[in-house]
Amino acid sequence: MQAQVKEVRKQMSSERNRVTIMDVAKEARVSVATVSYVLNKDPRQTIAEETQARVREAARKLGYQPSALARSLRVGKSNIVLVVWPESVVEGGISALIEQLAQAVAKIGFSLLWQFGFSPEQQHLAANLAPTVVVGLVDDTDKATLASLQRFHAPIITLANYGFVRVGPRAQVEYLLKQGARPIVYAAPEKPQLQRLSHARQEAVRQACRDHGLPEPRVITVSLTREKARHQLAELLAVQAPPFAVCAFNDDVAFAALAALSDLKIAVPEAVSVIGHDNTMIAELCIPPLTTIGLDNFDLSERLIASVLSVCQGGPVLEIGLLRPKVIVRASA
Amino acid sequence: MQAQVKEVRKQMSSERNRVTIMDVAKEARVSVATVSYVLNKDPRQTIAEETQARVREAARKLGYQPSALARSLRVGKSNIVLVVWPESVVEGGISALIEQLAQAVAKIGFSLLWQFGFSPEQQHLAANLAPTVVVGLVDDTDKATLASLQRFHAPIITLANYGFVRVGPRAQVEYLLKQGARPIVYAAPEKPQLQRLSHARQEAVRQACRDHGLPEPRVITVSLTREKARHQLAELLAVQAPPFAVCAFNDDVAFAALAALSDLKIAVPEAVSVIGHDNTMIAELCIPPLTTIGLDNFDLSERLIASVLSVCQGGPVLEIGLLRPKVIVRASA
DNA sequence: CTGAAAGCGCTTACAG
DNA sequence: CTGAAAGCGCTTACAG
Repeated sequence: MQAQVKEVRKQMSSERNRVTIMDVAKEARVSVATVSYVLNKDPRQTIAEETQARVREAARKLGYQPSALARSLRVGKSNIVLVVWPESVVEGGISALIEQLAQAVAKIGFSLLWQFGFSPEQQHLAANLAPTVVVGLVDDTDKATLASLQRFHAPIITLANYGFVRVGPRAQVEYLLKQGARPIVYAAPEKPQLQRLSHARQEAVRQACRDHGLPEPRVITVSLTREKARHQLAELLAVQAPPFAVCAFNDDVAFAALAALSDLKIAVPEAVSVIGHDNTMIAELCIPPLTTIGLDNFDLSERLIASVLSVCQGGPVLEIGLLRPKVIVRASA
Repeated sequence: MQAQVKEVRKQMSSERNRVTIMDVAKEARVSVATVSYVLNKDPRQTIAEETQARVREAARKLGYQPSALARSLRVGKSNIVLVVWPESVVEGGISALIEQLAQAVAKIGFSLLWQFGFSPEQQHLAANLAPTVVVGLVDDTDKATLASLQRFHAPIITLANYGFVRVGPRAQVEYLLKQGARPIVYAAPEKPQLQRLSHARQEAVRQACRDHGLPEPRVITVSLTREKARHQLAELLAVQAPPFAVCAFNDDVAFAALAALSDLKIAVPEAVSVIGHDNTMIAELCIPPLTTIGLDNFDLSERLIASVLSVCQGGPVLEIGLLRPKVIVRASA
């Protein structure tokens, strides 16, 4: 009777007819345990070749797909790699990382869960999926997020302690200095989500200036819109006579500055030099080509991925190592 | 004895001390059912105010976080929105969509799972997480993926049937035609992952040319590297004398073409006109500013999100509606 | 070599 | 108004 009701319900909601391990067991005329053993290739069991074949055939025939949910619940963790990206804005170097990480993780049978943004309410959602490892794309300066990450019941890989924010801006300043001691202007982005990171880089620029006996850098915001950027640069030029150097938050901001300076007929780098950060595709293609900082993103991705794979396979969290900034010299500075 | 072993194991692996609903029940001195009822605000139950307070206090005190895994297993589906992005390359318009979707979905307590790439082996992984809805960022031309998507036991939202690939290229050709009947060259990207989409757009360009009685368009590949792009454009110029028009796969490719033409001292748009596709930030900032196609990406995101929210809350899949391409006229064509 | 059974942490009809 | 119990689909010690 009970069973009958259930049968009826099954037929009503068409999606309910999921093939379970029990169906396979019944079809292959073995126990569910045996099915689990052969499908998972449990090395501690020795199952007759003939039985194995029968199980596999049944699974294939029924189109059996094990439930990741049930498996994870039983085992205590899921085959999920959770990536937390609090800035919640996909820009610059992150794009390449996304692609590479996705491929690597899929190869070992794990799923990639991205958490963009990290408000308190969002934090526990993904955490409750019991990820095997969480990758926090977070640097030293975001203490709050770093602290939250500690609450996950999983190994954590972060970008802290590798000089992620500090090392690039310093390289910008030192290159600029080497080219001649112009006043330095830090160009910040407009996007609200980037402000925290920008402030950290700005602080690093300020510190580098101080270390080299340079005056306090002026700070402006440069929008990624041509007209706005032009106004912003024009305002700057009203209070800061060339020659000076623009030290940009990233290549996008530098690109906007370049466009504005072109509109204002200011010669780059003769009157104003511009240096970017990230060495994205834009840097090479803009006019004039942009001098910028490459953070060895490829290396970073590789090491990050190596660490993720290590943890997924039961190993330790690997050290990323200090990031080595490289100045990519082109025409703009 | 059994229990003792378990206790020991608990202490050994520090992560094991997860607070469960049973702990909360014990602390609040009620049954687990009651805990579930008050924490989920089950409207069919009327629990004494005083009991509720006790339960909530216990949950707070113990830092209880319900297991999404167990909940999903029991209920039959998880609070996961799965986004399948087979091209596996984050470019152009997708970035904004990522951010907006993430915020909207988090707001209703769901998690966003991204699946970049969609090889057969990758397909079932995420599917087994029993997502509530799967968003396939897939257009009409990718029949294979579209078919695979049907196998998910969940409502599916795709980009098929909205003219996603067809409508943009046609607008490019028609604008170019309006500016004067120059020969048209289709500029394809180099990235392997973009080839399928590029072929679809190329085909749409060809079809549009045919419909308007224009000759078959020539096709070249343009790399996102300055030197390569220069060589590629130089080769083109050897066989195709200006004036002609470059109809680019997207703004990135157009940007590279612009850089190459600048190096080759070819006047844009006098000798060669260039039109992009996507209206990304680059278009407005390059030199000369790029004429391009805006696909109303914001609208698209909004409608996609509305549809996702609808399904998550038990409603139907919403129609996205035909995409309206807009020509954003700037200086390059 | 194979199977019966416990249990992962929840939700929800059902009984009281 | 509250609780005991079944069951979601697995894995894995344990017994045979």
